[in-house]
Amino acid sequence: MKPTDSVTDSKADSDARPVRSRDPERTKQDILDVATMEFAAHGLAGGRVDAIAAKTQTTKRMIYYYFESKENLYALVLERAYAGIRRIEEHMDLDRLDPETALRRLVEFTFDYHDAHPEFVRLVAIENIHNAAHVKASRAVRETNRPALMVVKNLLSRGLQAGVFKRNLDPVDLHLMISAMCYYRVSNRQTFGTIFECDLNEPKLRERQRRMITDAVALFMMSAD
Amino acid sequence: MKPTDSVTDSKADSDARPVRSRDPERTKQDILDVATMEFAAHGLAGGRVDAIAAKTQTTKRMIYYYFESKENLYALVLERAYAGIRRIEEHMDLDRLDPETALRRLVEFTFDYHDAHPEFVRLVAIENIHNAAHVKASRAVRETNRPALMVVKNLLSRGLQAGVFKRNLDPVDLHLMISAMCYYRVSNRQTFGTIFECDLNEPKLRERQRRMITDAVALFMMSAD
Amino acid sequence: MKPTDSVTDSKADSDARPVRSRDPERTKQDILDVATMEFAAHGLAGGRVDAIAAKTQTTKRMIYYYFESKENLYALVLERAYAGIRRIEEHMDLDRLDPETALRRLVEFTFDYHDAHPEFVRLVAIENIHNAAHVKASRAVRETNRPALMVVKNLLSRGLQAGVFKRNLDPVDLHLMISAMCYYRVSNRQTFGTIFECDLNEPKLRERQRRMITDAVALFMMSAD
Amino acid sequence: MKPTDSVTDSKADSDARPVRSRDPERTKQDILDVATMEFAAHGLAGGRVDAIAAKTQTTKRMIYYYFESKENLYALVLERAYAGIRRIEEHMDLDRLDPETALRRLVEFTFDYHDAHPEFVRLVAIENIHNAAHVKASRAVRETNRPALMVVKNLLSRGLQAGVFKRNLDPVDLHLMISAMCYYRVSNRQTFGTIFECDLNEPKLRERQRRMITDAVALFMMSAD
DNA sequence: TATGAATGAGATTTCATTCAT
DNA sequence: TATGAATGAAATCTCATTCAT
Repeated sequence: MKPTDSVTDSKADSDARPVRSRDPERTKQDILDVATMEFAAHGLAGGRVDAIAAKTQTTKRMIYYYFESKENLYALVLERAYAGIRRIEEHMDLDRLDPETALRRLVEFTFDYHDAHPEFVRLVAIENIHNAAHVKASRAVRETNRPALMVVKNLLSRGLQAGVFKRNLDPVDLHLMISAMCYYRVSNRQTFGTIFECDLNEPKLRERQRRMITDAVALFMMSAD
Repeated sequence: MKPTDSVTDSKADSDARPVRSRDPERTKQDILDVATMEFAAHGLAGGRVDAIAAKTQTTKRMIYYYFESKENLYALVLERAYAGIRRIEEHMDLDRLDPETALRRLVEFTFDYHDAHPEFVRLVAIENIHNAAHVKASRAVRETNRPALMVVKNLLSRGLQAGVFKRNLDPVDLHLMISAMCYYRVSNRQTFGTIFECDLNEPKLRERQRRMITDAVALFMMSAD
Repeated sequence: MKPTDSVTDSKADSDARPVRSRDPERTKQDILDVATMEFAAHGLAGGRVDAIAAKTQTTKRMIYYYFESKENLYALVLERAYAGIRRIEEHMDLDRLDPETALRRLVEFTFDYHDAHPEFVRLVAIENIHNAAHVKASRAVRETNRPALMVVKNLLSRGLQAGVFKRNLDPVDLHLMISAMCYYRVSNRQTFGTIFECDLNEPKLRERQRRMITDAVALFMMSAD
Repeated sequence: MKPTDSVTDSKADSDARPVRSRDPERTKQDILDVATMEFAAHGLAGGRVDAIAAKTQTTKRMIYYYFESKENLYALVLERAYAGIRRIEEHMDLDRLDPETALRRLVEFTFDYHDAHPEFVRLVAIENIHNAAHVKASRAVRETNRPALMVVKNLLSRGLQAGVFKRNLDPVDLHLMISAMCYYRVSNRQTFGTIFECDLNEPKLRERQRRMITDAVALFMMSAD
């Protein structure tokens, strides 16, 4: 029932924003950026191609021109998101630190990355709703992430050899333990915060939990069964 | 685009099954059961009222008759899902156990419940994608869950008083630690399993991780800073 | 899973209000009263049987029991509305007044009745949108109203014979002139008031226009061509 | 743009006429034309988007593409209808005529416009059923119509100054008097005609009433209290 | 390479009405 | 006579995608 002054005014879906960026690569990145936020915000089914187009410097038609389908765009968004965390992970240089410090550093990095990138957490959650169909289909995602386990594996064997770590865990288990706690805080921030009436974003709480998680993991690795 | 894992998609547009159950309560429960699976499988936006009707002994019209809107149906599905875990949680009788055993029991219960109820985990994940809008709107959900924190709180103070627990944690933190690990295994089973090429459902792995999580939590509580 | 409190709650259209009035005539009148307001407020297409049921002391089923269909209910509402104005019109006793006074009285009565019964005005407007289909089909409405013209006709011939009225108008024309001005003020109150930023309901304006209309009609009848 | 009383309803569900006019402006106007007749014929609630599509060279989908919602389409139809009468009103050039002639011209124009545009009359009637909600929301409608009062106001003061008009009426009252009689004949043609068994459309009656209304207004203005 | 206009298919929701007792 | 439960049919609206240039 909006006022609508003149008769011929109409929105006509979204489309219509000339621009002509003349820089295909920039345009693609622009679309991927916007799509990342849209899908992270509303999921794959809930994300709107129209909404992405509206927030982009291009038109809806261009999205199809460059990405062919909504689902393909989503798949690329997901790939980029996974690439982000690994790119940084690679530069942690844990090898130069003693095992305990390295482990603590790894936990802290994991914590900080999830905390700083809720959109990554949401995309992973969304992908799981879709039974990881796109991860399964994307060799890129799988190959990007595999090395992460190597980091843990190397750290583990270094710590065991040095006698600092007392548990011969499967790297998968250690990785899961660390990821779980760092991920959950962000993925379930809304329901957890609402139900237990707390703001998991609050700096004090954040620090307290960062410490707790780091301590818990370190303690676990360094105590015998 | 729907994942549709192993769904026996019979007919597309539903509406065609006279039946006349004449048992409103059964009909409602039937709809809620089916809707739980549909929303858990595809999310709120991705879930189809048509699909729910098709798998129900009623018609699409009845869904609106009883539940008024897709979103309201989803909200009730969510309420029921939350009610499920708490109803069982209430009967754990941790008070009759010594603090360490009680803590271990609590972790194991949490682990088992999440493991046995992946649809609950998915619904919570979905609700977080929606920024907990329906949890925020539902006094029922909030009130159903609040007691869960009491369980943890009581256990904590009992353990501290007995000198068994060495850390004066905020109940929120302990609850988060336990939930995180039990939840993540299920919520991220698909991406985690695909990327690291393992099946988190496999009984051996399941047991190993159940043990690890229980030990980690118990150890953490029973060691001093 | 027993019926959890909040889960089973639902509105289920409207229906459901026991009552059992045990006075069919009263129930019918109740329904007609409520239906009058509903149809006057929203039109025939826009009026909701559900809404009528909700505001009545009966259920939706009773409406069909007594009136058979929405359209039939509307037709009876219309008949009653027309009966209302004529019932009063009959008791004006214009014959006992001199022609000018009688004419002024007739205009004032017409003005007051429309002013006091906007729902009647709205129902007539609605019926015209439907091309008077129900008036055409209802002998009752036609017969109820025909006498109104007689009143005007008698008044006219009396005035002419007395030499007070100078125009030998067709009664239809005089009736139309009077009705038009009294009706329009009410029928178009909303658009007219909005566009010209005035409140046709305001007592001062009301009185001024009542006077103007009465004067204009009287003047017209009492001046020669 | 004839009233189109009995519509030759062709097909029910529309959607089936590829066409591809490739002239958006023409398409929009086409839709607005057809929608004008549909809403005038059946009201906002009674008007069917399907019916509009069926009579248009486009599909139902295009209506939503250009107009976003049924209600918005209705609002634009209403705007256009109001714009129509004012566009002509502006070109009457009453200023070049002496006050009496100008007043008679104004009444005659108003009479003729309503007579020629029953769909406009019906739309205004419908809008009043909706409590002028769309007029209130549309600045365009309000601004299109405001000048109409100026025409009356200027004429009034010119007539008074010249000593031709003897009554210092509020322009609103004069405007109402004229509009009322011209509008009612058309708005209530169906009920009035049915009840009093006359055809207000018949040329003779039409002329007689046109004359009567013009005379009555002129007489009223030119006689002293 | 680029794009404004268009659209098929199907989604949710509404509403008068009837069933079964 | 009376009624709670159910429903068919059709309405409005949405959305990813393609056409035509």
